[in-house]
Amino acid sequence: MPGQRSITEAEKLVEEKLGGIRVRREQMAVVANMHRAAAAVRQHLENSVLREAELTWTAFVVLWVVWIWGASETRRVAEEAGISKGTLTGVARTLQTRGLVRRSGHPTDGRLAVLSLTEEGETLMRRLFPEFNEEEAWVVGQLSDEECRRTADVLRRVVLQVEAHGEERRLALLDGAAPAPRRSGRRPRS
Amino acid sequence: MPGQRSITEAEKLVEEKLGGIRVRREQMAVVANMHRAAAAVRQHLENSVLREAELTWTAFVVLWVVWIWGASETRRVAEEAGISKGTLTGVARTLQTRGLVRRSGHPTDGRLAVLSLTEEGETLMRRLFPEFNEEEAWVVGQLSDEECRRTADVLRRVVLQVEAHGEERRLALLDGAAPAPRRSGRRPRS
DNA sequence: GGGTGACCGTTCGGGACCGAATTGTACGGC
DNA sequence: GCCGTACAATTCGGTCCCGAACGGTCACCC
Repeated sequence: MPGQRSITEAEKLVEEKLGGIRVRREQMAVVANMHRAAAAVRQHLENSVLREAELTWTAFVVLWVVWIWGASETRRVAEEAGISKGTLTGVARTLQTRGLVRRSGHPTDGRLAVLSLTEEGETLMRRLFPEFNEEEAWVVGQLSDEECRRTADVLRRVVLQVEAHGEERRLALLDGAAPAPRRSGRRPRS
Repeated sequence: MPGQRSITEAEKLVEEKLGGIRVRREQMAVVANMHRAAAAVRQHLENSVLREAELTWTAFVVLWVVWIWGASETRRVAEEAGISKGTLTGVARTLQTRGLVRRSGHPTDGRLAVLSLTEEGETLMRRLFPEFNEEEAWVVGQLSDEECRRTADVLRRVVLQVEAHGEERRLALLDGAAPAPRRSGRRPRS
């Protein structure tokens, strides 16, 4: 995806299209670039460091979470990894069959399941993470440490905004109307 | 996904885990936050503005590209939208059956296919984009215009780095070895 | 002890997504 | 005209991903 330059070009075209309606250029550019960058980085890492280990991005993130935080309830892992519980079930199963992760029931609370790394998983992460981190450093290689800090901070504020007020905002936008059903997914039994 | 705070915490845990090996903290934080932010924003928009229009994020991006750039070859649309040609085929078909997009063959080159908006698609975008843009502005509402500009610029440089030198970098990392096959996807006929 | 919620993980429907294989058109050289 | 290469879009296998529905467990109350 080139057309990086195109974002500025696009703004003009949008304004033409809308005939005078104000476009929030800067805001549009941040959001667009955020997604381009995230996708590019993810793809690069999947096709380099993660490929040799036969891991997808998500699988790696899950491993990483369990590695860093130690044995954790699946609910927490999903939250921390930024995926839904349902997705985690599948990913965890894959990792389990590959012998990288262990799934055990909680001793006292029968509802909970706990994930932890196997010895093999531990070894893999010890080897893989430095490579991964090295590559993270490479993709942002054009930025100074200070720029990294500032950018990380800015992005954090975006996340906070959405997480803290997103729900409320969505309700306000609906203005009492029933939320439209999702287009895909399991249908009501009715 | 909370645990925003956890990123800084995580850095310490990582260093413990690795026992002295240097971790590029700032770089790690940028990459992590980039993905968190992108996911959060995407989800918010899919569950608010896009939901009422029954569009997924990708479908909207494709519409947007065709809207702004006018009738375009599918190849260019895919590139501009940041998805593979294969994915576009499916998304375009969906949009076509919903009457928002038209697919026509190229007049002189029979290999090409061209996408353009229908009248209905045009109308939809004229109504939808301002709402979308408003919401983009909201998610980055905690940032000043200047911060938006700076961040957009920084992110653009990340994209450029990966796009300009990613291929080369991946080859260098392989160091002559055959690239591991992708884990999923169509198998060789053999 | 029999509700009755609240909460957890899993199942499952449907779309998104990549990328190799495939199919089809164009165009050069002969 | 015919072949081979180049390049277009589509097909398709396999995974990811969300979120509603589901089934199991817990905790609290009567």
